[in-house]
Amino acid sequence: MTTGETLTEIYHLLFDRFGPQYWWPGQSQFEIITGAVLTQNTNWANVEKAITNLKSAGCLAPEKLHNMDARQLAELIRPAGYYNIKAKRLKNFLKWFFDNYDGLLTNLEQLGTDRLRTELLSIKGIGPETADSILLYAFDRQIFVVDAYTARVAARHGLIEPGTDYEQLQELFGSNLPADTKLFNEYHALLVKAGKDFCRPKARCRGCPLEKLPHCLEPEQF
DNA sequence: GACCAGGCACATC
DNA sequence: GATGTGCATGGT
Repeated sequence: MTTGETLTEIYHLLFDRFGPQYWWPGQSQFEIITGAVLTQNTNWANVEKAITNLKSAGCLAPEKLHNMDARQLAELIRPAGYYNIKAKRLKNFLKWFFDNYDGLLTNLEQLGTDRLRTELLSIKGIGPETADSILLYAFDRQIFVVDAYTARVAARHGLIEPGTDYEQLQELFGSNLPADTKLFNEYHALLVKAGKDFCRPKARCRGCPLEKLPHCLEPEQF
């Protein structure tokens, strides 16, 4: 089996079990961007509470957050955890957004994917996963999003060595799968779902749809 | 009460 | 260049 065939097999096993995940769970581009920062190392349920707070306060809009006091923003996003640092990170994004692009998403849409990615990564608080989530889910760009679950699943199935870095992992999926934004969208969401339900740290994978695949290694190694 | 969650920047060796 | 640490709430 080629790597591409294995990755495709994994996708189908996950999709057949879990079905479409309908990501990103946000109603607007800006909500997706905000959620991408808030969900850093954080359970999505907590992020939803923070987003609900922002909506209730009528603040889930670029100009509102840009003009808001950082302390006040921190208070609203408190349920998402790391609220001081995340308030700062959102402010960093907004400063870049307004200084360079007038706070208009249509201006970001004009940028090429590589350029947009590079610029997002230059913002303090936006790392590879956050940038790529924004690119794929807010801007519909053909970028495979890698996260801790992706690494864990890939490692347990012998697709990578433990310690493989973000770029290599992204290359693995990005260059061995059909170039299809919709597939990338669903695949990442399915990996998160499988990770949450089965492929947990120090846990066995009993009942996992990938259980029958070869090379499913002992979880304590990862 | 321990462990985990859809990371990232920064310090230190 | 690798490894360790702070950031913090809320569910299991």
